[in-house]
Amino acid sequence: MGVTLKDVAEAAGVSITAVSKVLHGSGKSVRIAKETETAIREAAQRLQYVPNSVARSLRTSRTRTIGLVFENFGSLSEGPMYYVLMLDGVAQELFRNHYRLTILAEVSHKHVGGTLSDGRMDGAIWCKLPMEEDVLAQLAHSRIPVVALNTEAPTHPRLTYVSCDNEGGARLVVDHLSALGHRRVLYVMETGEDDTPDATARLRGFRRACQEACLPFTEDDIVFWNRDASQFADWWRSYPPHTGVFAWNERVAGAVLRRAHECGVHVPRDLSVVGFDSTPFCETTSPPLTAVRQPILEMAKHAARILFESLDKGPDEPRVFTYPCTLDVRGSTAPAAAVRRNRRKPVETSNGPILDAERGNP
Amino acid sequence: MGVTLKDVAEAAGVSITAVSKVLHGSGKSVRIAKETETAIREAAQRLQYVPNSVARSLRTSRTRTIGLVFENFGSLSEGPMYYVLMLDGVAQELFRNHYRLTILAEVSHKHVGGTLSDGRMDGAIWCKLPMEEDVLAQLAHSRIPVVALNTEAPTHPRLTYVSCDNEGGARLVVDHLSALGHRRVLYVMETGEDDTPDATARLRGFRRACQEACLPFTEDDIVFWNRDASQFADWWRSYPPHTGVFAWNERVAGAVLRRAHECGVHVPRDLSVVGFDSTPFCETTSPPLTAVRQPILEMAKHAARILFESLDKGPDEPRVFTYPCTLDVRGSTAPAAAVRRNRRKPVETSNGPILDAERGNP
DNA sequence: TATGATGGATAAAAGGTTTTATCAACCGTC
DNA sequence: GACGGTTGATAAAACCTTTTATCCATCATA
Repeated sequence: MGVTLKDVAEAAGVSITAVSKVLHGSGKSVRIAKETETAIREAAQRLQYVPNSVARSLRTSRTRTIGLVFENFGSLSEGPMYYVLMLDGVAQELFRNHYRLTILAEVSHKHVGGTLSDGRMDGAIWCKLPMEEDVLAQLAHSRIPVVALNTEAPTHPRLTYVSCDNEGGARLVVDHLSALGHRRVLYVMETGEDDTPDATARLRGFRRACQEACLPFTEDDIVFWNRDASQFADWWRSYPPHTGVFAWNERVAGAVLRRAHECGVHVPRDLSVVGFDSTPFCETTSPPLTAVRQPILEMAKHAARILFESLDKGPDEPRVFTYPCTLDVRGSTAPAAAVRRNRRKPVETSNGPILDAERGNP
Repeated sequence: MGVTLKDVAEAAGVSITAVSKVLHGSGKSVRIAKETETAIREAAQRLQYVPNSVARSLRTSRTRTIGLVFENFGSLSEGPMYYVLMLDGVAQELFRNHYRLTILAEVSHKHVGGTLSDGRMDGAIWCKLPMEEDVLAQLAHSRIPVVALNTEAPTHPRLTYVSCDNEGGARLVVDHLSALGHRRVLYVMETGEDDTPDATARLRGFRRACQEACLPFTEDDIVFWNRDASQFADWWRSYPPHTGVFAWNERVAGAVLRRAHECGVHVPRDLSVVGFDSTPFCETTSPPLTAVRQPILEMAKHAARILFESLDKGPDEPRVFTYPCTLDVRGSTAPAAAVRRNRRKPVETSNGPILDAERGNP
């Protein structure tokens, strides 16, 4: 169907080799006269020749394509925003270097090796690497280089990791809140995520920092967020006087803000809220959300660059890059005032000045 | 480097043909005995054979890959959320059918034909198709099927479109607001987007619906959103008494909400706000945003399905699918009350009950 | 004993490109 | 006149798979 080198060669009255040389360079022992070259170019132009990159890839075993592996892409638009940011960062860097991006989702753990080594990609970036031992082994011996993005690094396998210092990030939160005078902080976790390496690192950091700052923190201060609207009200009514909340991710933090608002609990006057993952989303809440920033865009780009290097100069020693987190202080945190202690008021009906949003009646 | 059919064939002591037949079926005149088959399977297993899909694609000229073209992917994480939703919908449908997805960004308009026809993809979905005549011509004669997603359809070119009824969507907004008693509505546009077919369709719908509902609407009621914090305050101070705002997209709507909040303007008591594109984002604002919903996830999936059909049964007649919009009424709209007329109060310092979020002091 | 069907397997072409090795011709030099 | 260097160009292999055409037995039927 398509126009091939052969067609162009015939049209120009030369060999395939000549056309290949003129149009795509390389081939050191092949020399072409100026006139022949222009004739070839003219013919290619006239026939609208488009090189078949599949054939080229077969020959060169290079596709100039990088695969991005998402453990659960299914919910890209519903998940926390940093999934989008990772994709964004990786894509930006790839495109800048004229690489193509293909997305792999729900890669079977049994056939990881196969999927990655079928020749379609030159390398892969794996977001949120799973922990299964055999998967890691497959990856470590994969025929293409693989970089783990945004996964706390296990120590043993021979892979390169780009992640952030989750433990340090959690510490920032404690430091910030305790500097503002908060003593009791609720840690809001998400079901199903609590055994990922990232989550455990954050919780670990939080625990230790509390200990060092002499803040009381027990198992009871960890709650699991369900999507139930009443949860916040229940908690607010029945819990000891926490004045701070640390939400393990941005989406949960947003939910806390909204529920607080609906219950007439004023943030940050009555309650300070901090989230993990300072994303554009945090700018859109009201009040804007104080949150731990992992430089995710930078990390994603870095992961891509590591791959480029591996592909250019052969595989490097596996390394672990850990980016420090910072804290973006916004409007959702404020000093703990003594006045907050007398906060046991009815919460069933919002007595705040803002209407219950769901009802929307004046 | 990799293990090939040839290696397996040698290991099993049979021909390449036999291995190919056993491992990948097809080839009608090839028959294999049970014992031979098991021997082959065993050898393949032992050698960890992974079929080279590039070679296969070259032979079959099928890649089982669909390209998704984004005009400006550069800002995926900053742009309105429906870009993510489109990606999500397309991806879901592709993966469900075991297609691969590759993302193309900033495709050169000069070489559209080439990029799409280099054999890497079986088909493409183009989000926000540009209007240039020559680009459309190239696409219409492309060697692979192309579907335009979320682009108001020009009438002439021979392409298949999946889009929504932008004009009708805008009408819904007018109907809703006028039913609530609003008379003056501000249309908030975004610079640089105002000459896209979608934008003009929305504005057209809005204009006509106002006319039919006998609402006054002039050119002065169209403002362009800049990212300046003072814009809302300026507008609120100097404009005639609008009681409604229609923001051309979700992100702008969110910004309006925030600015209103900061200026102590209460939504929906003082002002009703409606956005275009009802996305998960609209659930997270406070109050939650009333917005026009285009069934974007459904549309994206449909676009993918159209491609599948083209690929299976040969090209179809080009068609135009237009999805109706609906209105998701949330908390940001409320009846226009007479009390609002006396609203000329100072706005420089927020006198609302909520603290200025940026300062965050109690 | 032909004839024909069937089961089991293979050779070889095709798909489009890259790249090495080879070749022909020409010019200049010793 | 033999040799060497340079320019211009090509043939052909290799990359790995799919698929058709072909082949050889074997066995049943007429």
